[in-house]
Amino acid sequence: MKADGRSRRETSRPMSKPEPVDPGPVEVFAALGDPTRLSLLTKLSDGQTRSIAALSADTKLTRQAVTKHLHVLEHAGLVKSIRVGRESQFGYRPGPIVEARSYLDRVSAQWDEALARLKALVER
Amino acid sequence: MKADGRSRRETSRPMSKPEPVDPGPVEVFAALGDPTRLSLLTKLSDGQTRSIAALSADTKLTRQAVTKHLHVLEHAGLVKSIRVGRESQFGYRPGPIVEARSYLDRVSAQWDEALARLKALVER
DNA sequence: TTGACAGGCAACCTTTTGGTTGCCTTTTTC
DNA sequence: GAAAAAGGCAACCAAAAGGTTGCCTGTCAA
Repeated sequence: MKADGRSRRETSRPMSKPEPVDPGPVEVFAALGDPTRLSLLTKLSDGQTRSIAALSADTKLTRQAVTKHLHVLEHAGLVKSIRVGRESQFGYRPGPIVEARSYLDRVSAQWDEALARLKALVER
Repeated sequence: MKADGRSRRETSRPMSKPEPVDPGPVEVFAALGDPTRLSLLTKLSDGQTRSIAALSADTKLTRQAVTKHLHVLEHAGLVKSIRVGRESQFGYRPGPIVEARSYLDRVSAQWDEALARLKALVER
């Protein structure tokens, strides 16, 4: 049932921006788990904003295929798009990557602790 | 082009274990991009090794479903299994997570550099 | 030695995913 | 104002993913 995620909390804030609120790590990892999308993202992470046509240029895929991938990335909050004139410019959004990284950090940390405990136990 | 990553090195070792050689970040991210698998992995990252039955216990899924997920994780190098007696024990393998993290680090780094350059340019 | 427990294997099913083609709308540009 | 460039939308398709059931093989314990 997915738990609204915007119901409680933020009671004080003046109801300002909707702010896509990047989804959990699972969706982010899923979005990264495709070669096309990963390369699109790393390309965009250079800070430059690009049109769909530009991004489709160097893949063998159709423009529509690329479009779909971009939407997946956008849904995961990894990328944002704004329509400017006749083209929509896609740009990198750092948030989810940072979160994903810290998620992995926590996993690693748990592992390291476990190792440390084991070591301590053995050396005792 | 990806650079084998296991070609040189180990020339001296007597052709011992194939050593799964964890696959690229894409496969790792794909493996993490599923709620069941992510929770299996975080569970295992406490360093304890668990049987399939034990891991299936607290999910609503079938044992076989869990088995499949474990194999996906194993293929991605995130987990290893050894058969002990009548049960196979699954354990965490830290390598790929570390790699994945450093991949995200590089993406973040590229983004940060881009930002810095932009800032420098503007403030000039 | 006979259950019961743990797991492998395979067939099968449904939904999702990744991709395509075709066509229509909106901006540019000449 | 008409052609071209950029995209959106929708239908459609094949393959992969996620899951289930059924059955067979080892292994442990009584």
